[in-house]
Amino acid sequence: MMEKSGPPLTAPVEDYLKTIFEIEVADAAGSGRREHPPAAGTNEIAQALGIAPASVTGMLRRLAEQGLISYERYRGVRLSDAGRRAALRTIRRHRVIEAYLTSALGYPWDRVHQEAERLEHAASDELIDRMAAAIGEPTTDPHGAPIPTRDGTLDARPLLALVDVDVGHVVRIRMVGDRDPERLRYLAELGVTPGADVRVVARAPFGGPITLRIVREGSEGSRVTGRSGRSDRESAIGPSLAAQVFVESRRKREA
Amino acid sequence: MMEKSGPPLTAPVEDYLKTIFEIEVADAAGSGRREHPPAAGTNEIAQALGIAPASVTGMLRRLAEQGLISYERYRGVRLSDAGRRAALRTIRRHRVIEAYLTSALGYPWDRVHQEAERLEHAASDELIDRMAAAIGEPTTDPHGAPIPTRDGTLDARPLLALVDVDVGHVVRIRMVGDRDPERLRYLAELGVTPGADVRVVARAPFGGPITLRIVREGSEGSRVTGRSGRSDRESAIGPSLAAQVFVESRRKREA
DNA sequence: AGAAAATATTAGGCAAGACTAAATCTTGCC
DNA sequence: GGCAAGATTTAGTCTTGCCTAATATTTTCT
Ligand SMILES: [Mn+2]
Ligand SMILES: [Mn+2]
Ligand SMILES: [Mn+2]
Ligand SMILES: [Mn+2]
Repeated sequence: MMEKSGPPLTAPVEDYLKTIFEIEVADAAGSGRREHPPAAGTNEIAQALGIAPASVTGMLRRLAEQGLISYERYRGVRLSDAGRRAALRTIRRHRVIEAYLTSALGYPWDRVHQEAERLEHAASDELIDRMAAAIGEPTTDPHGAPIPTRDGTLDARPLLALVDVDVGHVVRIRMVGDRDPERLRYLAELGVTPGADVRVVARAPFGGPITLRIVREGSEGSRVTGRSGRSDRESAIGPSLAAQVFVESRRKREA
Repeated sequence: MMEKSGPPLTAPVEDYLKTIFEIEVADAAGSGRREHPPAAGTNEIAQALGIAPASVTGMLRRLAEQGLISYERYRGVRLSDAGRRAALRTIRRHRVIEAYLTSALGYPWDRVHQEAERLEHAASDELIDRMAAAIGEPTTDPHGAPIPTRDGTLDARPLLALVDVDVGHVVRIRMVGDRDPERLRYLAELGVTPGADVRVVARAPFGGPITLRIVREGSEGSRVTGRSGRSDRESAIGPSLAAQVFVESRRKREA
């Protein structure tokens, strides 16, 4: 067996697989424990990629033909093993590139994502490995997302959305969504960056703001604003933003 | 006026423009001084890109519609100003990437070309500028080819093919063709790398070999083989190889 | 259950790029 | 000056990806 590669995947195909993988991961995390493995829907994929649902249907047929997904009309899709491998490979590239751009070239963390979105399809495996080696084999990207290993293992530690943390708890920021540059600049401004510890000081009801205090500065992003040592300030963020910030519980302590 | 960019060019379009530019340069150099500006032929382009001539015709029509070339059926093409600007931009990207990969990531000079061939279409201007800055704004790529400036100026110093150097002359290696990895490895092996000085010791008639002595080591490529201090060795190379090695005359001295 | 809403697919097009086979220009040469 | 060789273009297809409009299926809600 061991049918390695076949023809190289096109950039759109890699982006589809990556997107499907990310939807599967998000669904699995959302539904507590996974039921049957979650399936990604056509609309979900279309929205994530910014293209029309009808276009997705066409691509899904092709992906199924190539054995990268399993596809049942009207039922959504699931990555095959080959598809998952390909997705993880692209995700590794993306994240290594992001890490390299910030570490080695001084790129601000709010602009690496769009750059990586294109480079991930053009860089060879050798280049990715050299980049990773040059910056000390990082295990996460600048936004805290784990980098898959060369052989396709992804650290899937379960994280908690900041919006779900109870008042009084101190948590460590682990990961923030990297899609929106403005959001990233704002979070860096607040000091909400991977590695920082924050205490949830208050939480207003009915979708109101969450008040945080930075207990310890993070690493990434502080370079972005140049500011530091303002760790004693409180800030309030809305729940939709807090839903995109993922944390690790440090000590269970009831509110 | 000042109609800046328009829609971004596709990777194939960038490669066509680059190829046409390189053909025009080679033709101009070949014909001593330029007559009327030289025109690139369909077959030439097809061969350089490794695609069928019929496919080239179709693309040339599209490039002409976009104002990137002037095209008269059966008569060959010439870059427009817009086309030349685009070509130089791509060439700058290509060469900066090659230089960065060797300087910053330890890439061997025989493998940077293929990597740059893909990355040149995916890197942003900002990334190219950061790369160039990170390695000290190099003026040539690892193979000695001049890097166009940000504003599209290219150092067009006339070079001489090593095959045309008379016996007895000492010349400095300036540039070698970068397409063939094997050839590059072989040249590095011989010490024929940019910056090296070589004396043409002998030249056999009827397309026979050219005997060289390395008078002074070059910089690039010596790292490739790790070897050095063997500058006292003579080597003989064939005329077709010597036609791909370009040099600068150091002192005019009759043979 | 049955209709409305949400999801998803089909139908029909288009543009970019590439190919092969079959014309058609241009040129060099006798 | 004409003709064969070489260069180039045309004709006719394909595949990939994407779009809109129309249709079909599934889910949800009364
Ligand atoms: Mn991408
Ligand atoms: Mn990221
Ligand atoms: Mn290229
Ligand atoms: Mn080069």
